[in-house]
Amino acid sequence: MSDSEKNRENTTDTGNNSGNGPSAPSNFIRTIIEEDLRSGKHKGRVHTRFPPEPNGYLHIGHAKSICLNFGLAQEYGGKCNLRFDDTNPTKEEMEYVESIMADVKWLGFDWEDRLFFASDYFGQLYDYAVQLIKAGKAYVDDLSSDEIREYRGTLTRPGKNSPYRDRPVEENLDLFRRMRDGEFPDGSRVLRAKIDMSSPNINLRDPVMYRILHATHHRTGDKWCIYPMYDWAHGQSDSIEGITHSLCTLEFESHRPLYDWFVEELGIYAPQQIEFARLSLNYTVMSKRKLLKLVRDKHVSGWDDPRMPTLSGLRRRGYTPEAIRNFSEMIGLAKANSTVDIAQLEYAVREDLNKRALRMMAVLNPLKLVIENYPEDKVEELEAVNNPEDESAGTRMVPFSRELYIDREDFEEHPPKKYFRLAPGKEVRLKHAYYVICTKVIKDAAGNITEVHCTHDPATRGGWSQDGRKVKGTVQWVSARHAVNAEVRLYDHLFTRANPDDNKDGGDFLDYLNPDSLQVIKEAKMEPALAAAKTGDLYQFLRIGYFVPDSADSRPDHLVFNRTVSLKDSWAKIQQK
RNA sequence: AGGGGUAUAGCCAAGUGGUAAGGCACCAGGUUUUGGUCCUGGCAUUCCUAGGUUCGAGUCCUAGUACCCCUGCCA
Repeated sequence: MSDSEKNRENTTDTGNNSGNGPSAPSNFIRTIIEEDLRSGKHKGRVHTRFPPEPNGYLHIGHAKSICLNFGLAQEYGGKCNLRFDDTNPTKEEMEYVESIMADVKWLGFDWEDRLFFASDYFGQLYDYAVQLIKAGKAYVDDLSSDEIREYRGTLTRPGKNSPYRDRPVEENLDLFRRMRDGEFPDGSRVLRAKIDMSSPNINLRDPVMYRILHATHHRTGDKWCIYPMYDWAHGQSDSIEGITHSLCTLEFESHRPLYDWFVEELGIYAPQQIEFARLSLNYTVMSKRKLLKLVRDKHVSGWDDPRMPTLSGLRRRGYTPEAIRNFSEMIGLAKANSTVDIAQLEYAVREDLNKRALRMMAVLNPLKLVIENYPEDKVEELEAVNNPEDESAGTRMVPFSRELYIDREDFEEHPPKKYFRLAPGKEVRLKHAYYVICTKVIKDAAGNITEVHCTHDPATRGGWSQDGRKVKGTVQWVSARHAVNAEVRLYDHLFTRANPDDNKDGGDFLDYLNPDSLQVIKEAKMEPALAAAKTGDLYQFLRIGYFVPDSADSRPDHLVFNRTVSLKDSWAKIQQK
């Protein structure tokens, strides 16, 4: 008691020894691992695994599991395997295997030489099955799938035994071998565990271990025509790999007694399964089935559409591995079903990008600004800081001239209260350049503002005044003559509802797709330095948000930027009041 | 007439009988050549409900309630 308290304190101190950083938050799995380490349960080993099925792309929910499994192994000096649960050849593809490996690597984790496939164990699993048959613990059933369902009973009524349940061992052995040898058509027979048809836990009512599937597997080809069910393959795969802590999501909790039964009957090493709640995020969907539908029905451009919660989508959007890892630590871990606010994810990426992104000036919605007292042919190169949060990022030169673009939102002919951007007679600072006072507004026949004129104060070069006078507003600008054009893609939540799965009023998640989730700006104006932008560069467009070149569509002669996330905007908040 | 889980603030989440951590969001101020960042302060007399045990209960006991998962030859 006092011993365990002391240990807890030590752990906390260790996690917090930087002095000011947040200590690694405790969670129930760390507690279990530490207890196991203390009691010597697995001889001090910590060996986890991340076991995806290659039937889709990884999403942010998987990232939580990846960070958990690899992170815990790292933290406790253990190992983490990458293992594909490829037991269903009808749904799995090599494309998914490759994307999953790329995503795990990108997230920053390394399985070293421990890349495994459940299909590596098909032979061993077959032998295990024979072992159970010989022990009278498994049998070949000729019932159809409909009949098996009927015989299974219901949640409140026990099932009844299959008429084939008591076949002699020799017959089972013969039939099972012939199943493997391809003598029977799909669906004609299965191998079932002989447990208890009246168990209150339905997973124990003689679960199917093998089904006949004359399908080509992406790794084993046509070698097999019987394939193990997940429930039969998973626990033994963990056992074979010597996994100490097998972490999975809540829905497998009631399957655990089955996994335990298998390893017990087989007499093999028993890993310890621990279940945790999967991640849900609001304003998006996380099920692979739904993500697949969005892709197949072209509601998005693909698995890597920047609006998708997939890792490939987030990567293309400009999210960093650091941000995602930090997010996953931030949200904690528990067994209660919960939905994390997407604002928390956005916070995580802003926090990372604030430290790293180079500040640049860009104008999304250009309005011409003419400086009347600045010579027509003069060009100045003004020095600009690349990142005020990181002195080592250095500075760059930005060209300044008589005709500039500013954002239309930064000018108001009739400014509301507390507006401190440009307005007639008002003075603002052009970032890194000069103070300017608005002198004139030019409109077209329809009354639209086409141009704003101003005068600059040459004594404020660099954006400082000698006389100590203050300006409230600072706006970014781009020299018209030097500007580079670019396409900009602004993203919003993919769904209009916090919970798109909420179909209480009869809707389908597709009914809540946000029609404005993508807004394209064809001709934004940017400072010349951005012409060299390439995939992987991280930018902050001053006062707008964080942006990255689109990895698929951006070219030197046609720049395309994705908005990762906007900057926080307290002015927008004030306006709403 | 089943089994397995979970309930702590608007959203996550610590807490393991000694008097409710932390983060996000929100609110109020300060700094600022980004209405960004940063800094300071505020934000649960109460932990699903009702009883009980105890000097002391979010933690223990009893009885309820709500929600999630399980009736694929999916994972």
